Amino acid sequence: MQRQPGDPDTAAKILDIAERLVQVRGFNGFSYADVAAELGVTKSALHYHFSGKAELGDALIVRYATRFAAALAAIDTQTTDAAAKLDAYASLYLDVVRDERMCLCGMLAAEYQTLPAPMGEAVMRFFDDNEAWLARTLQQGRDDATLHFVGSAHDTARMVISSLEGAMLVARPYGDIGRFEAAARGLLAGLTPATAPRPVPAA
Amino acid sequence: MQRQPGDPDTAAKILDIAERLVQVRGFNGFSYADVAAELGVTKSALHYHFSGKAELGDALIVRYATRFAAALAAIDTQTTDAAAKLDAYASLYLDVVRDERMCLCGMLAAEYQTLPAPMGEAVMRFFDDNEAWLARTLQQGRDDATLHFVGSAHDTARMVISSLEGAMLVARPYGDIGRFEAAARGLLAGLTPATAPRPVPAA
DNA sequence: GTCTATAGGCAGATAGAC
DNA sequence: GTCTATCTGCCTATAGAC
Repeated sequence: MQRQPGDPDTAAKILDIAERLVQVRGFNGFSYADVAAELGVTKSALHYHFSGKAELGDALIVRYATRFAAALAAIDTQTTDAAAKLDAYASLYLDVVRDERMCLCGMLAAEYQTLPAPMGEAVMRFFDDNEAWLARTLQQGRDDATLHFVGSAHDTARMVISSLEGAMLVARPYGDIGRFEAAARGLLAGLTPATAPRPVPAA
Repeated sequence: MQRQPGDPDTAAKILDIAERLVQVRGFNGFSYADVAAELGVTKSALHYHFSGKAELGDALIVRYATRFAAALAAIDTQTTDAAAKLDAYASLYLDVVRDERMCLCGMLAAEYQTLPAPMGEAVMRFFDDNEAWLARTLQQGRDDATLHFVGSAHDTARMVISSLEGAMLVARPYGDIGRFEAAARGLLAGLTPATAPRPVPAA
């Protein structure tokens, strides 16, 4: 599974390595030298595939967002129940946590002020796309009474995204998947009335 | 308000500048040169006050955590209602967002894998302290029926912390305080039954 | 496609004068 | 306490051979 000289998929391998490095160490926490050493090539070879770190960063976000969008489309294909869709959504995040990574765009959001402008804009588009999918799913669940939430579907979608991102962020230092799982469970429980009955205030 | 030569509070001014730089750009996104330039001294002067970047980082977290602990103690002094305490807690975060910063320890959590070990441990202590205070407050609120939540007070405390941290994280690229406020409102609404009545499932 | 070699800059850090 | 001067190392990036 090591790279062969002249490998036509070197670009993909570079992206694989760089993606993990950014998710673990941040965009400001890795270098071309790190990627080159791991791939077993020189830094110059990287410049052939990606002219600079900014372009590599762009490509990373594009590929990540595309893969994520495909996963959301797959959820829509395989699931009809809104609550089950939300579960599947959360488990996409769980997969990242299991890999001891942070969400690529969550990490980049922290570094936002130091990113090249195109990368920053791509990060926002990632969140916007997630928000749109979640808002549709939440609205569907409210329409058929399988989900319950106060306020707009879009605001609730934003809350879901930021809560999951925050749960990843804070769980990282502890290296504790359970911390993320508990937060995700609590979040989803708050959206599914049947699993979390709640007393009506006396008033 | 500029620094005078021989200023006895140079160390504090260094911490002020470095704190903001870390909150905005990250620990890996600023340098001694940045701090020195802003303060109007050379890098060498910084090394006199903090022997290295790791020690400066330690001092930053200690001061931040101390200040935060004092703010929590002040809330306990000024407020008795648990829901009001949670509001005050959230508004500590809001102050940070208003300043266009990320929580210091939230930012460092993202960079955790690249931090010197003592800094990483101090970041966890910060979250542990927050969790302990929140868990006490949540338990108090449940005991006197002013708050409602499912599961343990500690798990709920963790959810509050990670949701607020995540809301800051995701709001940053958009430069939109309203995004954070909406998320915080939604979070607190989920803990205060009176302000967010919810139908009991038919079952 | 990948290499060697190298440029130019900035990083964190130290020695020693004042 | 702060300076000048300097060190070493790593960073991103480029030129040009193979």
